[in-house]
Amino acid sequence: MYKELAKQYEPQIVEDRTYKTWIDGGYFKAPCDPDKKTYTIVIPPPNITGQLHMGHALDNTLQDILIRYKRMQGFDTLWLPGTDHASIATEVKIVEKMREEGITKDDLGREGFLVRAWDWKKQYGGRIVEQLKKLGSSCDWSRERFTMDEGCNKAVKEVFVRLYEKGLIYRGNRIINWCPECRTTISDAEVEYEDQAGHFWHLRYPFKDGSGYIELATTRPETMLGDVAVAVNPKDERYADKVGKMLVLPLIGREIPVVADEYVEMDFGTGVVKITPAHDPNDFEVGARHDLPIINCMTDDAKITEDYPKYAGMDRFAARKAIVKDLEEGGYLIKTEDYTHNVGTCYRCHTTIEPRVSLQWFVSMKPLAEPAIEAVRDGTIRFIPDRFSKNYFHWMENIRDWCISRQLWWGHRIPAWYCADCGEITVSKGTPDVCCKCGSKNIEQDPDTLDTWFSSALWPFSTLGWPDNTEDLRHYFPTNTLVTGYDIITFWVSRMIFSSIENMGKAPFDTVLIHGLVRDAQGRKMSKSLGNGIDPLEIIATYGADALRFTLATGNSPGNDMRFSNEKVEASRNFANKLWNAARFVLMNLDENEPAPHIPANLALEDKWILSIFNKTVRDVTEALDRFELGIAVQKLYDFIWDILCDWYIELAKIRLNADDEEAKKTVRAVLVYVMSNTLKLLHPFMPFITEEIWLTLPHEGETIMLSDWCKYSEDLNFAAEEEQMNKIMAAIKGVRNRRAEMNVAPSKKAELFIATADADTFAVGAAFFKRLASASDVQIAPDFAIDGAVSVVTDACTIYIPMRELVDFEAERKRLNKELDATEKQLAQIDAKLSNAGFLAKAPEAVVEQQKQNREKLAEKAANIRAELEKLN
RNA sequence: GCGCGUUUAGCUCAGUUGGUAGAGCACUCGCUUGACGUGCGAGUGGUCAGCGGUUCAAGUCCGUUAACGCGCACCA
Repeated sequence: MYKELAKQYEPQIVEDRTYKTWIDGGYFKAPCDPDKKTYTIVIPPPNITGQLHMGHALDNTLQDILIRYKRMQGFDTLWLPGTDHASIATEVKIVEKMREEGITKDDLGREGFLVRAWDWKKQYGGRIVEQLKKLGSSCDWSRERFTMDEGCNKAVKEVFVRLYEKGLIYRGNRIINWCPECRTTISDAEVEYEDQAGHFWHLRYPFKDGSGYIELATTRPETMLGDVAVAVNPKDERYADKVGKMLVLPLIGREIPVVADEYVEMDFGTGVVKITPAHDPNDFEVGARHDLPIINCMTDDAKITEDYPKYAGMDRFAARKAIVKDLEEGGYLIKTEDYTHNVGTCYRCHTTIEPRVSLQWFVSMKPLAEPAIEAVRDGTIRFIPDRFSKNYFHWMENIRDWCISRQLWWGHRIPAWYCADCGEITVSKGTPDVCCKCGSKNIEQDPDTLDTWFSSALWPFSTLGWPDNTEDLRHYFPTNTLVTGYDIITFWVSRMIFSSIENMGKAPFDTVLIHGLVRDAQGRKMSKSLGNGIDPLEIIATYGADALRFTLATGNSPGNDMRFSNEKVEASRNFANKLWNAARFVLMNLDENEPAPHIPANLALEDKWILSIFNKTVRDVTEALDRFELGIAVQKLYDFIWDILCDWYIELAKIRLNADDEEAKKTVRAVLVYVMSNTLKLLHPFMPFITEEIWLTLPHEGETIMLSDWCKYSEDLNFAAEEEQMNKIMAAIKGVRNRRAEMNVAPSKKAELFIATADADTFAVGAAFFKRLASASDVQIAPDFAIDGAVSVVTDACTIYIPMRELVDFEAERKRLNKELDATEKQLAQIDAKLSNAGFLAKAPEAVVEQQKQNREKLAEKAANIRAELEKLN
């Protein structure tokens, strides 16, 4: 006896249990079978500090859909999971927690801090992994990795040493982006620019010789402490005679020259720029060109240094106020304008970045970027949608060297040792005992760590075992699809591409599937500060993981943002419930020894019809998935399940199920089982839990739907004639329902139907359908009827009379028919215009012309039928 | 400044290589229909942002304008 299902689907009691059976069954584990074609995805590793948010939910839903689809198609499928150590984010969190306990990093020291950090990782690092499981993610957890595990560390050191030896990693004194809050460098990619209201202070710098002054303007007066020159454009005649003269820096008294440099725009401000090489990237370059000194006036937490006693220890913004006040009092301030300018901020803490000159490690990007650009240009790697390749090119073609050293403790420590005796740098994979040049034992490792993204950049191969030549690496690399949001193309995707080409000689993946942001119902970005974030785990608890996944997949087109609302999840939940109840219907009709899914003999018209449509759905869904149009795929399934299967086929199936013909019952049960169980397969990647639950309850072969075979399109199931026949019947049924609804006739009030048609065979087969679906008490079919006082329904295939004398308003009938005739003739005229257009006949594809001709036939039939009917009414 | 995206029903969005505009939600009317009221049936609602072009044919391709949004680069 088949299991009685609850009236409503309850995800809460199904999901955890089902996930456990998948884990216990080892179904997620990639077999590493050398004879099979592989399909590999590496997860964008979430930060260990993170909690699952909607962005993760979307990203991982898309990956799981692809992975489950490919797994069912028979690929040796690996979805490799893991987490990112997220150096800044994690260190900031740990330091915050320490602050609450009144401890500083210095109190603990490096070793002590790292012990704490690893403890923290142990405690919280697994949290997001557990949350991914709630979503149904079919990752191979046996291969789970961490960007700072031993293997990743080995890969990081290997790459660092290789690039250093090739001269592609170097150490240099350059101007970098400094975050005074995080007290570390950050890369160009990590700077976020935002418009800020500020001021434009016009200052006068007097000439040393007393010959007046030069006027300039600045948005950052506090940096004047580090001014070493004033620059004008060499073509600027206004200042031609001033170039080379000396100025006296106000408040400080330092003597600085006027230099000429192309960098200065003549028509901006006064055409004069003060030059502060230590605190501005452009000034740094000007300074280098003119051999100017670099005077740093700030500490690493952006306070004025001891060199300027009056301002020493003041924060840069306090110093700004004080200096402006002093300039004003000294008569150096000409005027102050309001001014909005773009200020660089730290992407983590949004503190204003302080450009700063310091000794850091860099990756030389130009040589690495070139082949990485080429890989996308020649199609080795494809972005979906394609437009993101433009962003990628733009970024890569204008790339500057990548600052990779961070003044943090949580991360991969830079494998470089400095010799206190000879100053040589020893870069080594192992831990060296002596200086590589002089042999001195007096060496010390660089205290800095590497940018988090340095290790993430190696993720597609470090996770497979590189630099060791492992079986996994040989088998699963290169990976196939990378799924991620457009916001980290520059941070991560581009760096994986060049790292992989450089170290593996191959692109890391062939396709980058880009998705957008999940926004709130009003279209705002979900953020902590707005408090408008929706917790995916709460959605899962309320509506189920399948409903969440379905919502995220539905209407999601690559690269576009989407809005999330509870209404949408409710619609998805309702869909799950609809499916559940369709399954209940199938199950309650099954025989005790129901055979496994198969296509029975003696198919009825409606059986062939649904098999034909199902077959097309298989094709459409498969093609959509292959094109990464997951939103379209899921829409096709929704329509098939709700409209075709539930609204029509199940209703039609009831006719035979409620009758006494045992053979017919057997057939319809088999079709139901076949269509239901195969539809579940198509839906499984999107809604894994409910499909498994139902599939296992139905007759099935195999232990899990996860490992069942994906459906294939079959020409044998293409029943075009039956589809056409069903279309005629369905149009007639809809017409009758429509008429009855217009007349407010209750479904319980049955009426006899007289179907006048030249196609008696078709309607004879469908006669029972009208009883079931169009409230017919009986159906008569003949070429023509002369019914007195009936309502009529006209289609292109028939005219149906509903004898409802008491309800008929002949005047209204005439009006309605005339209206319908007008509409039909209008359509007819449109088609005729086309068909009489020589250009159309000559140039349109034959199939299109044929289609139009067929449509014309149908419309003409319908018009004729309406005219005949009007004739009768007169 | 350069580049990109969006603009389709009241709302949120789909719309495959051009071939008679779709869904969900909302709304209106009707329904204890032996799977499901998280449901069933029927319906209202659209000069596909504007203009121009290519084409036999444009929501779809090209150009242009506008509004909104995003990215990159910035003039101190």
